[in-house]
Amino acid sequence: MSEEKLLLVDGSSYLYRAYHALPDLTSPSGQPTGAIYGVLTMLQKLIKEEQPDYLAVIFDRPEKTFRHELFPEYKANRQATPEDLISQIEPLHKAIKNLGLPLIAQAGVEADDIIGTLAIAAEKKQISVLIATGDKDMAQLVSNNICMIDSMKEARLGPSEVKEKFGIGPELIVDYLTLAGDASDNIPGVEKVGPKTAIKWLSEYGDLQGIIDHAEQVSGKVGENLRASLDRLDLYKQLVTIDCQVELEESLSELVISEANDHSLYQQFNDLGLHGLIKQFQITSNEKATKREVSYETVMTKSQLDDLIEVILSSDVVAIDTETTSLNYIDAELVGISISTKANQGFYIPLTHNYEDAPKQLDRDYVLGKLQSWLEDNDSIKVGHNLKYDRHIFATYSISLRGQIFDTMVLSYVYNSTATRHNLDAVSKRYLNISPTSYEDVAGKGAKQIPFNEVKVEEASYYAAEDADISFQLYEKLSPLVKDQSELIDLYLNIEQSLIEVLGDIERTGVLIDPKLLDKQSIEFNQTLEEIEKNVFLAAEEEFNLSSPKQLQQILFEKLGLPVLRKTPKGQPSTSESVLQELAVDFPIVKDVLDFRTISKLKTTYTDKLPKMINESTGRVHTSYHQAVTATGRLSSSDPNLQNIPIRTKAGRRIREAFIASPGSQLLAADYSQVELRIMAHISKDKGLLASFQKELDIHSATAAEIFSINIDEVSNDQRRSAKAINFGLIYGMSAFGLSKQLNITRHEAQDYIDLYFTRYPGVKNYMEETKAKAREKGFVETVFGRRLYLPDIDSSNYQRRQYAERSAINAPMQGTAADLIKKAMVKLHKEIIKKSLQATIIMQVHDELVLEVSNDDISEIKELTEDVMSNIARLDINLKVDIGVGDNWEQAH
DNA sequence: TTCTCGCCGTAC
DNA sequence: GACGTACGGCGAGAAT
Repeated sequence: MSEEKLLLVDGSSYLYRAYHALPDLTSPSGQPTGAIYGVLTMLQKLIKEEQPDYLAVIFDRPEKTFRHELFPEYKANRQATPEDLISQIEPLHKAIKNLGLPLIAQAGVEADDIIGTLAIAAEKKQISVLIATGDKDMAQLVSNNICMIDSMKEARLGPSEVKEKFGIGPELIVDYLTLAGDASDNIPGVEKVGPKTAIKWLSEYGDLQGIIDHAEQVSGKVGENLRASLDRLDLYKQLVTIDCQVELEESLSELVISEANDHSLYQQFNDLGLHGLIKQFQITSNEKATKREVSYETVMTKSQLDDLIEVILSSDVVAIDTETTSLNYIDAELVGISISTKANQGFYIPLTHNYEDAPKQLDRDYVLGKLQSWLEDNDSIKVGHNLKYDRHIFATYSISLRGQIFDTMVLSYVYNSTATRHNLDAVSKRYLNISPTSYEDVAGKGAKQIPFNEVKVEEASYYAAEDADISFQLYEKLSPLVKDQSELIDLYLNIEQSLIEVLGDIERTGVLIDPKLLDKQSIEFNQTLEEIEKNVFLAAEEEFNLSSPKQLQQILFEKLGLPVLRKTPKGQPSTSESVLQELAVDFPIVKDVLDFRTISKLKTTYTDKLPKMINESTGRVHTSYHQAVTATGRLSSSDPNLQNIPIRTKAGRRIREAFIASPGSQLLAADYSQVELRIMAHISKDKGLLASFQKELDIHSATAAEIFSINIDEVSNDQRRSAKAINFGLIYGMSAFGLSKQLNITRHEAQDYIDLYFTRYPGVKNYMEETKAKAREKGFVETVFGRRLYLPDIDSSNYQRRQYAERSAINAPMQGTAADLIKKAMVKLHKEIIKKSLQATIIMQVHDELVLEVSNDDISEIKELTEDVMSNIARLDINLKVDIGVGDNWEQAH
């Protein structure tokens, strides 16, 4: 047989299957899309798995065929195709064509006959054929070179499988159908003869002709029926036989996959709201959009500025963007302002461009003065991309950016957090198919990069006006998408929009850090590191870089011959913490390596780094909180990351002693106790779990008491530890494998624990199943407050990816709800502090913890307020318990 | 010299 | 066969 392979996909069969199997997805404009999504997903999977050389996707056309002429009742029993299926056919065809897949739909010819004709033609050319269909009638085509595959059942049928499945070989399928009939096509066959009788007769008399020849010998009522049908059997046979001789417009050699039209696909999937497919098919819309007609104006004179202000004041929605000298929001100085009030239009007001022969620009303070009342106006709608940054810039000039803030970065995030990035470039490509001029294009990159104020005004003008313009267009595109989903717009308006301001204030306030203390710790760490290094080098009989996993691996496993316990994904012997822990028992040198790692991490990442992050002008550390990064709704923090400051080890906690309050103030730390487990109790409504929280029991002990069937006061440390591992594992969608690793027990024992847990907490088990089912059904899971996480991989054919998606489905609603809660609390607390004119500011958020810097005078009031706001931020089926501490430093406040 | 990737480790 | 979400330092090799 030839190496070549032809894949024939029965598109109509797939379409019906997908239509019935998949949920009623609809695009933002109301177009049903479930079947489109389903067919395309199945197609992709099939092509990926089969890698065919030739391919065709074949569809029926509604026209009558020769079979209707032969037999007026043919398919007469078929119900009318549902409207919401019909409406998906055209877009599906378009998408298939755009994917570069040959599509055949010929008037007056049924898909079956096209498939048969192509299959036989290919077989003659020694090409092996695979027919993807759910239609069992196709089995008649199967031969040594023609196989069938049913995508849903993943079963591949060759001649022997057909025999096994139907009890007869492919050559008898036609005879079989003739006798038994085909209900779906309204072909009656012999009355009272079904699969059983047909096969019995066929095995008795060899084939249809044999049966006809021996019709007289068949006894009973069925025998009578057979004899009565004899004159119609020929017709039935003609009807059920696939015609392999139809005239086709396409020749086999044309049936190759051609290049996809990414641009068009992108547009289409986008309009259909099938963002999962964009990712799935890895569609990049990086084609430069056709040159847009834009009108950008550079504002150089006072009268131009006055005109612009009139435009601004008469517009309902105004997009704004600032250009500055630095990404650091504290140090950045304003270079120019851009404005857009209409798609493809924009203005740039250059202010402080500074290079040889730079044109004279309007005075910065003059312009700011003119714009101030609008910028600070509470009612106007202001659009921008990452306005938190622009807010900082205006704050530098004592202007408070206010109003109805529609941040297109945050809108994009609320609409679909799964999309990897939400920067202007990515979002513009995704939703507008516009590739904006990049910052590098105007300012250069790497060593050659110049600050923006040295960029020529003309170049800067286009770049800057374009950013405002694109942000404006993004608002026009994204806000309807978000507003269409009431839960999403609520989420935006009630949580994220207000949070922009709160985060800005937190960042701007910054955190006071004691550099002397950290320097001292660095010196101490350094001494210890040197000592350890000396020891290890002695044992290894050579010097090497202890921080290099590669060199370490060479020394430990090659030179010293230690056993390799585990390998990294790339096949290298792992030197990870857990491996070294195990080795340390027998090899003391490994203990030194572990100590080195720990201390080295603390030194380089924290005690060395944090002092360098102190801003010179404010004397404090200003992190950046990112509102549009994580898939689940959490914030993230960087430069520096203040959300992973050590706490677990004693040495690590000392770093927190360097987080201090300014004189006359103290730090207050308030954290939600067991918030994710509480949310699990709320969502799952598990009676046992709810009761434990109701009684405010130690949750890990309570869990231990349940699974070991003992009283809570009899729980040993070890049992509590096990229960704790289970509780944490549950939140993360743990497997028995993971738990066994964690607790150092066998997988079997771990499975026993998990089973026991689910018996005691059936509601939790139920939740896990339901959330996975929901993810499969809807394609996303959501938090209590409607934040969504899309999980396209939930149906992946790849086991690992699917498992991963299932774990996310379990984890995301809990992690995400926790994130929603603390965000709401931050907004409320921030507001209350201002309203009550208290001397306190939020300075950090660490997922379930808020840290405030509070004047000594207001401590008791703030303590009470914080507790009240955080624990009462939402009414759930459990109480939200808040632990609060106060101290001179972060460590003490815990 | 700068960038990217793999590995590892910190937090919740 | 790694239990969810992040950020970031380091080494090593590639790109410049």
